[in-house]
Amino acid sequence: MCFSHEEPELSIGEISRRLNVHKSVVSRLVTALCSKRMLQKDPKTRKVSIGVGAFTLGALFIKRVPLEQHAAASLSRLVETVEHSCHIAVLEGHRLLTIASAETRKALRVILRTGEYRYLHATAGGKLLLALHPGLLEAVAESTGFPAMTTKTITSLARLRKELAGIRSAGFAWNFEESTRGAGACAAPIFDASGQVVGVISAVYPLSAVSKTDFAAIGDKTREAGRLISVSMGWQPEICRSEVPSIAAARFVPSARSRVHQRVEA
Amino acid sequence: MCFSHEEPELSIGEISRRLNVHKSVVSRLVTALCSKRMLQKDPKTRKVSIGVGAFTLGALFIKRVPLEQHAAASLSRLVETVEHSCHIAVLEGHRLLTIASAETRKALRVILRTGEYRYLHATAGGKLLLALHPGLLEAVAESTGFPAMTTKTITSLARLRKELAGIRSAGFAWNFEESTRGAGACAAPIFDASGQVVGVISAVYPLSAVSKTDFAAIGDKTREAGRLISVSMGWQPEICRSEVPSIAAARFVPSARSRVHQRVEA
DNA sequence: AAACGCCATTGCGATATTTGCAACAATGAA
DNA sequence: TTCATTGTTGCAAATATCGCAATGGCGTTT
Repeated sequence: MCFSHEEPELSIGEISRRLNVHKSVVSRLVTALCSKRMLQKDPKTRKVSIGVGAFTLGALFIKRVPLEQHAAASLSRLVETVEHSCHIAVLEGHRLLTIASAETRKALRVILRTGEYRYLHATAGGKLLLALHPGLLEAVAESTGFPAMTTKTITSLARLRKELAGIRSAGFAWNFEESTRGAGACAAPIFDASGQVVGVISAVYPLSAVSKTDFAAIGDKTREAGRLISVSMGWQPEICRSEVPSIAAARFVPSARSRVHQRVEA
Repeated sequence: MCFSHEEPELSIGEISRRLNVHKSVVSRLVTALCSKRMLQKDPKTRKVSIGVGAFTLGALFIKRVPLEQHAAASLSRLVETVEHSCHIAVLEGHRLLTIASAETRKALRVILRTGEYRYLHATAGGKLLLALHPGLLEAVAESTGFPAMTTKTITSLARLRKELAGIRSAGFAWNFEESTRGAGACAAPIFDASGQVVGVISAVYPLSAVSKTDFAAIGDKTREAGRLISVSMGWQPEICRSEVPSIAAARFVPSARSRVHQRVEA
C-alpha cells in the first residue's frame, strides 16, 4: 500500500524506509509476493511495482459494484457525444473514487485514472455528493478539511455551503479550475432503485477547448447519461424526481464507508 | 487468491476448506485484511469478498501497462463503429488476459470482463498470439492442453497448427463458436516500437446479430484500430509490416511471463 | 580503466508471533 | 423453541519471523 500513482515503483530500500521495516524483511516479503504475482520486479532497475495478481483481484472487486456494470456502455457513448473524457465515480470514505473512465481521442484532454482518489470539495462530482449527502460536508470539514488545489478552490465552509445549496437545487454540478488549473468539469448524479445516490458521471475538459455554447450541450448530455444509467439501475424518474433529496437523506448513514465496506472490528 | 469470477464471495468456512487453513486463522486474517480494506465482509450474509484496496492497487498495475494507455481511446471508438463489445487483451502466461473492455449498448451482446483469463486456443485473440509467438503452441500443449469449450473448439495440435498457419499469413484471426456457443469474434494484433506483438484488440459479437456483409466491415475496422494503436505506440508500418513475424520471433522468449513479471527466486 | 560505494540478498540465532484446539457466541433452520 | 451450523476468542506450544552482519552484484566516479 505504499505504492501510489505518483510513485508506482519503488526500490527495496525506499519501501524499507517508508514502512520502517528492515531491508532484509522487505526483500523477503517482496520475493514472496512476486512469486504470487502480487508484485513484480524489474530485473534491470530492481524497482518493485504492483503485479498482475493485484489487477486480477481488483477486477473482482469492481465487477461486484453494480454501478459499474450498468454504466460502462453509457460512459463510452457519452465520450463520443461530448468529445471529452468522462468518468464514473463513487463516494469512498471522504473522497471521490474513479471507478470507470473513458478517454476521448483528442490530443488536448484531461486525464483521470481509474482507481484514483480525489477531493470532494474540489471536483464537480465530489461537490454533487457533498450536496446530496447531509452531514458529509461537516464530517469532511472535521477530518481532512478543504485544502486548496488551485487559487479557485473553495476552501471555506461557508462558501461551500452556498455552493452546495445551488448544486442541490440544480441537481447538477460544475467545476471551474477548482481542482486543476485550466480544467473544468460537470457532473450528474446516478440513483439506484431506492432513489439513493450511488455515484456520479462526469465530463472533464480543458476550458480552453470549450466554447460558451458547448457548456450547455455538455451539461445536457452528461445529465442525460446520468439519468439513463439511473433508469437502468431501476430508478423510477416520475416517482423519485421530486423526492430524491429526501430519500437520499433518509438513506444516508454518517459513515458512508459502511455501505460498501464492512469494518470488521470489535 | 481463492476468489474468482465464478465465486466472488466466500464464507470463512469455505475459505478455510479451500486453503486448508483452520477457521480461526482465516477469521483473524480476514479481519486484518478488512481493516486494510483489501477484503470486505457483508455483515448480513457474512460472506467475504475482495475490497476496494485491491482495486486501487490493481489500477496501479494497469496504469503501468503501456498498451492500456494508448489503447483506451481507440477502444471506445471501435465499439461505436462496429457496434459490438471490444476488448484489449495480452498474453499472460499461457492464457489471454483481458485488460480493457468497452461494451456496446446493444441488448444482445457478448460480455467479457476486465481481469478475466481465457484460453488461447479457443479465442480469436489467443489464436493470433499463438500464431505470432513461435514455441508458444507447444508450450501450451504440454501444460494445459486444449480443452474443448464447445463442439467447435479446435482441440487437436495438428488442426491448430493448420489454423495458425492461416492466421499467420492473414495477420488476423477469427473465431466461430470455438469459445462460446453462438458467439463469434475477430482479433487484430498490436505491435510496439520494436515490432513485437504486445497484445490484441478484438470485437466479440453474437453470430445471430451479424450479417455476412457485416463481417468484412467489422474485420476491417478492428484491423484498423489495431494498426492505429500500434502506430501510437511507436510502431513503424512501412518498416515492420513485412518483418513482423520475424521480429516477433526474434524477440520471443519461451517463458512469456518473464517479460512483464519477474519471478524472483533462487 | 579501475576502484569505490551502494544496494539487494542470504545464513544464523533469539525472539515474538502465529497456530490450533476448545469453548463460547450468534445466526438461521426445523 | 430447540437444534445445528458458523464465526469469534483465550491460551499454551510451536513455529516462523526478525535483525544483524557478511557476501555478491552493479552502477558510478575518479
